[in-house]
Amino acid sequence: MSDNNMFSPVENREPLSKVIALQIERAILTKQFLPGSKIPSEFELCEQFSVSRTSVREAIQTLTAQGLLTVIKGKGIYVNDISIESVVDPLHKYLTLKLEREYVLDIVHARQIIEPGIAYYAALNHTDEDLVQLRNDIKGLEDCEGGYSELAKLDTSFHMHLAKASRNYVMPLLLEPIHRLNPDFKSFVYATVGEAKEMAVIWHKKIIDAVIDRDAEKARETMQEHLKIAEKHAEMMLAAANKEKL
Amino acid sequence: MSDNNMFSPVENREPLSKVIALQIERAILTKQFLPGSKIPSEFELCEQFSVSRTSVREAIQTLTAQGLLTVIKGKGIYVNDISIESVVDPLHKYLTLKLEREYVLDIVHARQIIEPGIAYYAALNHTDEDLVQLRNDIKGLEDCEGGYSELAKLDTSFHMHLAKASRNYVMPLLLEPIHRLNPDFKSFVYATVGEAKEMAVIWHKKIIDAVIDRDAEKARETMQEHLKIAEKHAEMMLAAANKEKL
DNA sequence: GAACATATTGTTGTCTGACATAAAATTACT
DNA sequence: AGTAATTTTATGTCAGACAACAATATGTTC
Repeated sequence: MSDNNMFSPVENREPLSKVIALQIERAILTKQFLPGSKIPSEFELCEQFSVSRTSVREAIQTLTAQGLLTVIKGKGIYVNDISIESVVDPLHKYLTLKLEREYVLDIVHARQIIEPGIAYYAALNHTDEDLVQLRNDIKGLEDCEGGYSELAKLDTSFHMHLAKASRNYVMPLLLEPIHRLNPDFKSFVYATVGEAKEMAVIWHKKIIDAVIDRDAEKARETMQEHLKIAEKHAEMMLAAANKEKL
Repeated sequence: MSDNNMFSPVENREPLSKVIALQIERAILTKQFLPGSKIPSEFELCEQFSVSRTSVREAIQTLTAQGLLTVIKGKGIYVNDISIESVVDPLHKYLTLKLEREYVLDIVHARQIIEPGIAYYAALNHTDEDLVQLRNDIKGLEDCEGGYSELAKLDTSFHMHLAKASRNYVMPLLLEPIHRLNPDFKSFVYATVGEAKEMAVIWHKKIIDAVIDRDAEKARETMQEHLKIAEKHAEMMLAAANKEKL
């Protein structure tokens, strides 16, 4: 590849829009543009970068897709306070695209691997505020008069709050896509398994008791048993669904 | 909201580019467009959607930013085989922006939550083939003459294979972003902590022994201890890195 | 002077047409 | 047949225009 030319070939220039997107991203990541604030309008950016509006707009489009910006028609372009959506969404997309066959049981099994550990550390690291939220979730589940999807949502909420209580900043990001992978699946469980709600309340209470006692081992074991039952419920649901098909 | 108008007001229309992007995304997620394949050119998409090239291009831009498409000038638009990068990138961005401090320790803590569970189920569900791979990884680490990054890679390989051995199809997908998040971090550990390699070999062996015995509890506990040490090493590495800065 | 309706301005969304540039396909020439 | 030149196809960028929305300024009425 080495040659004796005096001049090296002009580097394969990146598209302008990419270059611009990168510069704006830098400005955001280095906090020259603060979350919530408005950044210069498209026209001003055109002038600053000396490019056409097309290129600026495509750059903005890119950053919007990455969750860094929000564009409001007629108002302007604003820097987002980066949300967990920007992480959860890609992971969710990744999982749906990567998982081929029926994955209902895989999800339960994944939870069996992850969530006992979460319960363990939630018992050790939780705050009073966490307890308030967890108690709220249980009470909501207990009092819930709504439909099955409502029940499913409250159930999920408990597990997500527990992940938050573990005081690990990465776990909620991993757990949410997993719970989000089945918007309907849990509802079906509640619909087909009569005892599901009562069991959920009972076990969630057992878990929170262990957490309150800061008994990490017990919290883990309880969660493990809880998810063993969840697995059984999932199997019952699948069996019922199959029977219905025939 | 009910009114007696004959016509309901035109719904607050989403930007065309968003609508188009969503439709193409659907087509990809439902595998009407397969990874690696070429999708219709901008002009053809214009016709199919009956919109201008501008709108199509902005939609493409969005999907490219999300990692679903790759555009090659003069050739066309191709569907990506969605890569782990599209997950790691947002995760990395989120953590750097959200957590003020180093997130190295958060990663280790997340592993402490996840990986003991993986070891537990790997002990129960592994096959002979898994054992071959795991032994290979350990041997590779032991014999490794290469640099620190080589060591780090072999170390990671062991943990990924263990996740695979758990026979859960979701776990490797979740674990990979975490391990991928620090291509350099582990290398630094090996570089700054002298005993790191020997310790890794010793503990990996302990873990695989428990796995071979199908002693799930022991496998979990061993992994827990292993990651406690990993945490210590990470702290040492951070301390060394800070000292160097001063 | 205050309240409301109207006009103006600034901003993003979309369209059209044009040319530049890269890659692939075709044609022409040896 | 093999290679070089040309044409075609496709993306990248530009410019100008108008529509749609939001905020501001202006004017009118009481």
